[in-house]
Amino acid sequence: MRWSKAFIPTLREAPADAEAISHRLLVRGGFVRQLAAGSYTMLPLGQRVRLKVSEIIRQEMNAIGGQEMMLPTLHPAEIWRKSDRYELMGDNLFKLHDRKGADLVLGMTEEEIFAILATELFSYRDLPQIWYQMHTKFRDEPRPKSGLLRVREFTMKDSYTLDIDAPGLDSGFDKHHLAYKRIFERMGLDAVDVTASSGAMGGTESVEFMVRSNAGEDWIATCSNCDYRANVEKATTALPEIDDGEPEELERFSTPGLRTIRALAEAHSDIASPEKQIKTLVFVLEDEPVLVLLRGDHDLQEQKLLDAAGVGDGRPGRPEEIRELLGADPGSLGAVGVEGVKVIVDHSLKDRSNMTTGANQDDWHYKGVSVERDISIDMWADLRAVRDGEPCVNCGEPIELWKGIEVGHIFKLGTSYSEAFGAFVQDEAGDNHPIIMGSYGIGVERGVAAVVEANHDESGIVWPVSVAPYEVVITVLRADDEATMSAAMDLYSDLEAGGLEVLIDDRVERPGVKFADSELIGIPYRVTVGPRGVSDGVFEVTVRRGLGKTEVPAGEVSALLIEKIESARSHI
RNA sequence: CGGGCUGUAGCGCAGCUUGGUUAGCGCGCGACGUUUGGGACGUCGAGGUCGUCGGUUCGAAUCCGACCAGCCCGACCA
Repeated sequence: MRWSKAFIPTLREAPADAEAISHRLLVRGGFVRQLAAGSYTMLPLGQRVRLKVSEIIRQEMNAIGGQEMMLPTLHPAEIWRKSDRYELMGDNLFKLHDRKGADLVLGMTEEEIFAILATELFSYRDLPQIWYQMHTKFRDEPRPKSGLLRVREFTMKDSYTLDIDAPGLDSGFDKHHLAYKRIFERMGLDAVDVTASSGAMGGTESVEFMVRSNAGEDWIATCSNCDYRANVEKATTALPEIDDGEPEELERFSTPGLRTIRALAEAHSDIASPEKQIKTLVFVLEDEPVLVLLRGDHDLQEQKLLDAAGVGDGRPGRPEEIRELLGADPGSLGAVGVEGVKVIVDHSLKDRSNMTTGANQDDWHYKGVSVERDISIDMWADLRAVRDGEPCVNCGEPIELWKGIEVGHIFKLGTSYSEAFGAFVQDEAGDNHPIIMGSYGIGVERGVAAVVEANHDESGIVWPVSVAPYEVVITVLRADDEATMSAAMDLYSDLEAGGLEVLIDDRVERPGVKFADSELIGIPYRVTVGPRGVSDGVFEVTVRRGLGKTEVPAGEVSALLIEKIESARSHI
């Protein structure tokens, strides 16, 4: 491709509202343009990268036996009501009406439609199946942000495994796990697989693939020593045991004006240090108020609460709700003697005694609380948010918390969708079983952005060869000089004949502009062809990663680059 | 949805407090000339419903109101 004919609108300055590095570089490099919040055009360079990422995904999905399809994105709302996700997905689901007034939705993932297709499977002999598509998904994000990282319209590769039994599901899941590792590795991403919450997708088990980045929105806990790693929505740590001494009598005591853990701890340091207190939170889980109990010095991890309670939606109770429920204001709450309200308690309170907690009367607390003796507990659960540096549950070494971008997520779904849509198959004995599904997603454009987050320097993007929009750029320093241009075109022909993807910068521009642009758009290899080099018979080859330069005899350049790029391709 | 901020040329910004006639600057863009191994220089030029609607006023980019859009921080996801 001749740069002079290409649409590569590079910008010297990034738009003021672009913050994430990938956002700034993709806009400046002329890869994408924003149309509206969370809605992006892929310009020619961006589209080339996107297609390369898609192709890597496609190859790896096909390699595990995936069959590609394409499903509609416009769905009758009925289908989503049938799976109960019409309500569950809430405002994230784009909802619209057709001219007849019928309710429609734009798909945000497609478990429902694949389950409907699966009703055409009748026998265990038809299983397993791996089905996938790469298609546009719509999510009415409350807050699109960070360029391509969080948008309202994007391409997702979504695949689904269909099996007769749990071992089959495990096998399909494991295949995807490995395929995903290969996909991200080929894209040049160091993606860490972590155990995660399944959230609104439902199901039993899920693994996320996280790329370390400050632009990420998830916190991941990894052990500094062993291979323990988990999303903070799932992560646990080992806590030292606390010796509470002999259990004493439950006793109310006056605590005028003390409304916070800290204030109580300071006023009664002998009995109420934070780890000796019970923190009582009121949460409303799908309209049902519950009490959530944690150690005073611990914080709630909300997703853990939702998962433990098996609900999709929850919020902190409002002050008036809390007063009505318990008769006191936040700061004086407790679960001692509370009946008729579900009480969910964090594991860290197990076997604890001589604790302090609110008495459900303003300005009064209890001391001498033995958790199991004095509180009517409905459920024990892991509810607390882990903190950086706490001991790993496996080996005791400190864990590290870091931010990551979720580039892929795989779920063991189970049978809820097949049951909802009647996808049953018969086993050998002739008995009917709901098909067991797994669901597996990769956000294509987010993957592109993640590659940039992980591969850039001060000058711009540093694409891995596998996803680079072009593999080589020929920078012609004097495109208006006939001899120089002619030598450059000869090289261009040789490289193209060698099967490389080449961009030739034939613009009549100053050298500095061309160097800067080629670095900004991140082409892995650059050959500089100028009058000096042409007369000396030597071209300069620059490797984008590190910007190391070598002088290469003109006649050897094409062979050298073909060898380097073919080798890079075969390594992935 | 709660909190904060911003809308003036393709990009980055000034002008608004204290209303006044042709709305400015840098980059970018077009023409010509000189230049050409790291974002050149000169001359000339094109490009703006000042987010939208309404109000106040003799007069609004500027004051007031509503709305819209975008960004950032929090609760959600590939």
